[in-house]
Amino acid sequence: MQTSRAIKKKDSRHRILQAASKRLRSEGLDGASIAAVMNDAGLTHGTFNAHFKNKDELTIEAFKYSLAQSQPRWVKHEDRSWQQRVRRMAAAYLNPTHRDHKQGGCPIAALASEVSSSSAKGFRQSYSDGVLSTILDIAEIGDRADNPEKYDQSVALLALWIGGLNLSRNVDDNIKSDHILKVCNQASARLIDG
Amino acid sequence: MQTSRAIKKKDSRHRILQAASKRLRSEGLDGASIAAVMNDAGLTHGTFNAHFKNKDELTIEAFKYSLAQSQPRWVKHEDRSWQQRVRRMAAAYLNPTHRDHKQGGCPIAALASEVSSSSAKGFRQSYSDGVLSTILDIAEIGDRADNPEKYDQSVALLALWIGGLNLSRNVDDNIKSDHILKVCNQASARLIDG
DNA sequence: TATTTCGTATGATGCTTATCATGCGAGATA
DNA sequence: TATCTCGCATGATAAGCATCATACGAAATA
Repeated sequence: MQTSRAIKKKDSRHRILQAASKRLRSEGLDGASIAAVMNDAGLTHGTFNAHFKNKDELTIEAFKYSLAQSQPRWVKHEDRSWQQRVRRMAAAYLNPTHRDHKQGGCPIAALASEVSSSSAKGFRQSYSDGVLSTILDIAEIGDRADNPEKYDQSVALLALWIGGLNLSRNVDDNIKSDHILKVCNQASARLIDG
Repeated sequence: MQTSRAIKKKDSRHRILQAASKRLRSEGLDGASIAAVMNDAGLTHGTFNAHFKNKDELTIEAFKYSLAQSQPRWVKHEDRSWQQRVRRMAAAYLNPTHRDHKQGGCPIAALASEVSSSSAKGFRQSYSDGVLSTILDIAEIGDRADNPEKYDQSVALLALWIGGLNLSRNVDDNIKSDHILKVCNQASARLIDG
């Protein structure tokens, strides 16, 4: 049985995680300050430590939360050939909408260059786990040994997608930015078809 | 004519830029604090504003500096076929040494996911310029119109390289990290040969 | 109804940050 | 040699940060 207090606390924790996962992606590891996140969640800053041990713990939880939330938007599971399926995933990922909504998008891309300099040790581990499981999800296998060729293709695809999405986000010219997405889509198709 | 004072100041500025470019790449936009950079340069923090207007200006200058410094290490200009040349560039970029020396490596990769959330407006512009000129350098052309096909191939290659390098930096397993580099190298070759 | 529990607010702490004001002392100039 | 210039050090300031101590008040419990 849940007391109304326990429900309230769970709800608060959920709002904190949601706010943190947005700020984490849109403003990066240092941008997501506790005061800002708590304010987004409709609480005051001092209450933070009642919900999370410290900021590192929040970062890890918010990353996992955002990965679980965003992956279903582009990791499709359809009854088509693997080639066709992955082509559709590339289109969903390398997309102007995804590019323009960093705060709701893929956290692997959003934090790609910040992880290695993070002081939060547990976060590096969580990110690494997220990358490896995402590769397996793209390949639709449980382990590399199940299909090394697909695994390797999936690695290259994820690299291309993350790089392409970030490049398109950082180019100050809409036409050129759109073009980057288009070209990376085509390159994905070429990698898939071999 | 240069007075010894002017020489001293230029030398100090140079040391500040060098220290800043290293910290910028290894610790990111927020990690490169003025106090730390000035200390690396052998100066005290208060003198900073005598050399740069503010931190944004330093960030922009340090980015340009690091791009000019690191590009020659992997943008090769050789008397071979474009395919062979680019294959060698991929090998120089997607490389364990490059992966393990972020502070001296490519700043485009090192800051890939931080640019879009940067508050320094001029920095976004400099980064964007750096990306576009790097694409042209890879293609060995002066403008996309000179060879649209090579330009597009270069876009995809740069995306793959940046994504692959960052993935390999963030995976907590040396064997898997090395494997990512190898696979992206092979994917580069496939993109080049068409 | 009386007492305890606990989710949250308020406010304080100490640390780090960027920026700026002042003064010194070695080099430049006359 | 006497004066001036200016690169740098010292130190202050205010803002932002994570973390923690205390207190309130509503829900839970007896």
